[in-house]
Order: sequence, then structure tokens, then C-alpha cells
Amino acid sequence: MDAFVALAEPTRRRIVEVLRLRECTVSDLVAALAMSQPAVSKHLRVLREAGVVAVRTHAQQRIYRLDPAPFRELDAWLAPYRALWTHHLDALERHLDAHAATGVSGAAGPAG
Amino acid sequence: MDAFVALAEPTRRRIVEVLRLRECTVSDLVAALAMSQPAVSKHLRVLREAGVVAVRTHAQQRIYRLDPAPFRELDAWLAPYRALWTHHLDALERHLDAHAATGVSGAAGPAG
DNA sequence: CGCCAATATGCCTCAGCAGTTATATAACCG
DNA sequence: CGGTTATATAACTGCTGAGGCATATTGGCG
Repeated sequence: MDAFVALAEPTRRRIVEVLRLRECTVSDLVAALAMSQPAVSKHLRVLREAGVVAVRTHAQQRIYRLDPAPFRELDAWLAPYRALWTHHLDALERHLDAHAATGVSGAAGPAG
Repeated sequence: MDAFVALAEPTRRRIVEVLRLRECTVSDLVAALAMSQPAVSKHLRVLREAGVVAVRTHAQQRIYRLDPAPFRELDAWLAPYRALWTHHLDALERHLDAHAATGVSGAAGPAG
């Protein structure tokens, strides 16, 4: 799940969000991010090595686009957590509330 | 999307994976992770501030459990990227290829 | 071949974070 | 209260990573 780390970086997430709409050259991204070209290239390298983006060469330009694989992976990772909100939580919350009420150290109890 | 950063850290992802199965006290996690208690507490703080976990007090113990909210958020963030692999990409790729052929470099920045 | 355009890499600095040990806070027990 | 357990915070260290500038590299053109 290297992609997780790669995508955690805000600038890289911005890059990915741009690439979601259309593939871009490095210069496109530099313009879009208002950032030095080396910085962008370095982020792209990280994304590339994490498998988040793929490149193809067109003359001197490198055209970057998203690779679906890591997103799939992320989706798979997330899958079991979906139960957290698809299960209604009603019963669970009542259960936890009850626990809290009986065991929370009596802060709200009779002052004595 | 602070949760993204919080979850990028491998140790924190391990914590979250343990908490997915059952809620835990700090000591439980210390045992599960084979790591110093302060380190665990600090990770829990990060997760707490990112809204990933919630705490409940039971005597001296703090019982941590997952909060669904950030996972929902993550799911929402991921949603548009699902098109990357659910569409078999056939049409999409043709579309992108066409764009590339007509000149991607002409677009000097995000349309918006 | 020499020049230009597009991109990548090297080197540097700075900031932040993970982990450690020592210590403070909080809650229970007698 | 004093002692003990459970957790949080503080101070410190080591590492990594982001961003900047300068420069190497790669491809196209005359």
C-alpha cells in the first residue's frame, strides 16, 4: 500500500486530481500547480514508483496519466471498513452509549 | 482529508486494522504493536485529531474505537476514481488517446 | 553538429515526524 | 492521604521528505 503514502501528500493529491480529468504533460502540471518544474517532476517520480501514474513519451514531452491499479488496491483496503457505516450502527451506538453511561466514572452522577 | 495523512503512516494503519476487529485500550495496542506506550499514545492522538478514532473512558482505561466518518470521506474521495477500472477504460482510453493525438501540450493548465 | 525545448537529477536547506526515555496527570484501592 | 495502574505529555534524537536552484539528459530542428 505504497500508494497510500504517495497519495497522502497534498501536492500529489492535487496532481492526481488534475490527472483524473485528463492526462497532462509535466509543463501542464507545473502551470496547474504554480510550482517549480523540478518539484513537480519529483512528485511525479514518487507517483510513478508507487504505480499511481504511468508515462508515455511524445517527442520531448512526457504525458502522465493515472494507473487504476493503486486505486483498486485502495478500494480493496477500504472495503472491510464499509461495514462501519453500512451496518446501521443503531444497535452498536446504543450499546456504547449504555456502556458510557454506566461506566464513565460517574462524572454525571449524584454529587453526593 | 486529514484522515489520508493520518492513515498513511504504517503504524497507524496497523492500529486501525486492529481497531477494526474490536475496540482496544491503549495497553491492548501496546501489546499488539510491540511498541512503547508513549509512541502508541501519540499515534492515537493523531488518529483522534483526524477523527479516525473515538475514545471512551472506563476507569483509568481509555477505550479506543474507529469512527466511521473519515472512512466514509475516503470512500467519497475514491468514488470518482472507480470509473478508472469499472469502465473497462475502452472508451476512456480512446478518448484520451484522441486528445493526446490532437495535442495535449496545448492545454497550459487546468481548464478551471 | 550546435541550439533549443522539455524533463529529470543533484545538492542543499529546512521542517516535521516517529520513536525513545523520563515525567506529569488521572483514576482506582486501601 | 499514599501507593499503584493506565495514559498522556515533554524533551531529545535521527531520519526522511518537500521545495528551491543549478545542471545533466533527452529529443527535435536547422
